[in-house]
Amino acid sequence: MSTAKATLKDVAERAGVSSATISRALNDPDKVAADTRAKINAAILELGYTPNFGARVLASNRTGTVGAVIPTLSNAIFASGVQAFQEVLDENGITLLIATTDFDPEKELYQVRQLLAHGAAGLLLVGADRPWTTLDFIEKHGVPHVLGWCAHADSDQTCVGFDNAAAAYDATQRVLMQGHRRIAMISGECASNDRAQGRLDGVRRAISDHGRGAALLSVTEAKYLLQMGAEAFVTAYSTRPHPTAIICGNDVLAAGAMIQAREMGLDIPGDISIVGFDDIGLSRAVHPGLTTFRVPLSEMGRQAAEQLLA
Amino acid sequence: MSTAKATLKDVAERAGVSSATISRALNDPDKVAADTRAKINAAILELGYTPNFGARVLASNRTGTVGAVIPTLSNAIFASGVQAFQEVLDENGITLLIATTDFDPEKELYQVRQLLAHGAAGLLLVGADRPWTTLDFIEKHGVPHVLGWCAHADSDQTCVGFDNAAAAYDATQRVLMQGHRRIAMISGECASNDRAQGRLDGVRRAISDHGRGAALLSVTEAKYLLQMGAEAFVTAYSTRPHPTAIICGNDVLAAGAMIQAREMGLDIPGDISIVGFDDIGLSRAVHPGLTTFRVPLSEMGRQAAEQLLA
DNA sequence: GGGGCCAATGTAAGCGCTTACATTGGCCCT
DNA sequence: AGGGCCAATGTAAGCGCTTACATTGGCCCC
Repeated sequence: MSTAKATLKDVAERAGVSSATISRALNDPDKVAADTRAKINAAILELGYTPNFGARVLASNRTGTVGAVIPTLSNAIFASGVQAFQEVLDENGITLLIATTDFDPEKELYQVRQLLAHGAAGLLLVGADRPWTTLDFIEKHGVPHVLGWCAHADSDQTCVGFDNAAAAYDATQRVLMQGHRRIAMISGECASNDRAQGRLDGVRRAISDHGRGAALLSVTEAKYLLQMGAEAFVTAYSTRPHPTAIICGNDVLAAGAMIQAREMGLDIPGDISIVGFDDIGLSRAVHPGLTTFRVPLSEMGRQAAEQLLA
Repeated sequence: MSTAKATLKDVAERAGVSSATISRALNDPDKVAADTRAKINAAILELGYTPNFGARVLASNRTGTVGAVIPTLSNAIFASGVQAFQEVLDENGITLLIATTDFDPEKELYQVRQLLAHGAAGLLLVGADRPWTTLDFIEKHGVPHVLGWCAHADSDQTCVGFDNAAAAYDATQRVLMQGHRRIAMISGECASNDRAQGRLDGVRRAISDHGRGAALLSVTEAKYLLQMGAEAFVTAYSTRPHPTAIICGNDVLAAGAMIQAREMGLDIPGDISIVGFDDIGLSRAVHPGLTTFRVPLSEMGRQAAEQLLA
């Protein structure tokens, strides 16, 4: 191990060519004769040379990174999407920067700044619901971006994902078709979360479209935590007469609700049906009473990356 | 929006000071008089100036990024740890680069290269089991690294996590104490996965230490997929006499096994007990027959980041 | 055989920032 | 009043790479 890190110039001397040729051999091998390339590779190996990232970025104005700003990785609905996203980027030699917001719009702007300051050449954001300042900032930087986990037709922005409202509408129709009329919903927090809002809207609309005595008895908002799902269940179930079905805005709330239902000695789905969204892909393992709606996350991450690469 | 991006020099002219002062105002505000700072901030705002990442890295030789190379984000055991890791980095103004390996050691080396080439000033890796070439490469670069999701005392490397073998040992003891004697294990794939190997070892040791007729009837390795867990269950259960308890190396396998057990009309835990590790934190939602052992992931991610910052 | 062409390589000018070192001028002390 | 000191700012030398442009020389063709 030499004292100082080897530079392009060192390699150039060692290989007996100019630094430009080395650079070309690295970035566009076809432009260099095969035997020169061999000499260069040998020299690189002997010197343990690694190109200097900063210099490369400065000179070429390309970082080869894109960023993703998501609420949290602890939630599989985001983690799985990001995973697929990363895979596609990787296939294209691009590296992923990640930052999380914990659902805070202000923090999102902060993280967007961070990532752009770190040279992200593109951005993946979650949902379409954010202060205009954030998008303004991104556009001022001329950085392409795609919005994942959502589907908006009414905007010129690139969205990938699915329509939460439509999915919830369908889910609710199925519940109604099973004969349920007294329905309650445990929703994720809708403020700054257009996915949760969309699902709630879908449920509402399906029930009012159906008519015939169908009623949404209550809507309880809860944070994305098992414990909160359990607490929300108590509230949601407490109306008289009881609901016969409880639709949960996401998997975690559904799981929490189920735990609580059992704790209260209720039979699922005898006394109460619990419906969730299969955000995390493990719902099949949960008590079979749970009806869920699967969500195409990898597909989405994949598409997001492809959009961004274009 | 001007045609070309503003540079330090532009800001300097606008504010009527030298570029060095601007740089100082940005990186070390205390070194600049308050009123100059005000002028500078105004100029920056008017020009919409953002420092050039490459130039900054080149000149200062600091990127402000660290990297994490993990098998996959789709698995909550990794995603949650990375989440905590990212949070701590973020508090310290550091940005996270992520790359995934899909459990392939060669791909890990490739990703390590990628991240170092992208200026990662530190690395988080998973487990202690890898070709020496990878570590050699990292050390040659003088980049600090920590190994997460493991606990090795027999090495000079920084490890954070917990002792899988010990946890599995304890878990198995509990199973034995419940009276089970005929035990089977569904393990994750042990090749290049010291976590799975550790858990298997722990189970083995606990059973042989116990004696008194306790036996490990079979060990079935399976990929980290629900479906594989289900298939493995068929094999694991097929011995005569049947096992009374099946210990699963992770949550997903346990969930798959449970699905299959129900499919086969078996009662849990009447006919068969299924034991898992609570990698993903949702196990409580699964049928209460599942015994699990919780794993401190955030704690681990947190520690990993703190180690790396030091 | 000479001119033209093209592939391979060299030359050198930046890219925009950080920072060691130099300079300035105000203030305090004797 | 002169000297010394220090905070605030300026000067300018790189950091290591990419790339437009210049140069070279071999080969082919008429």
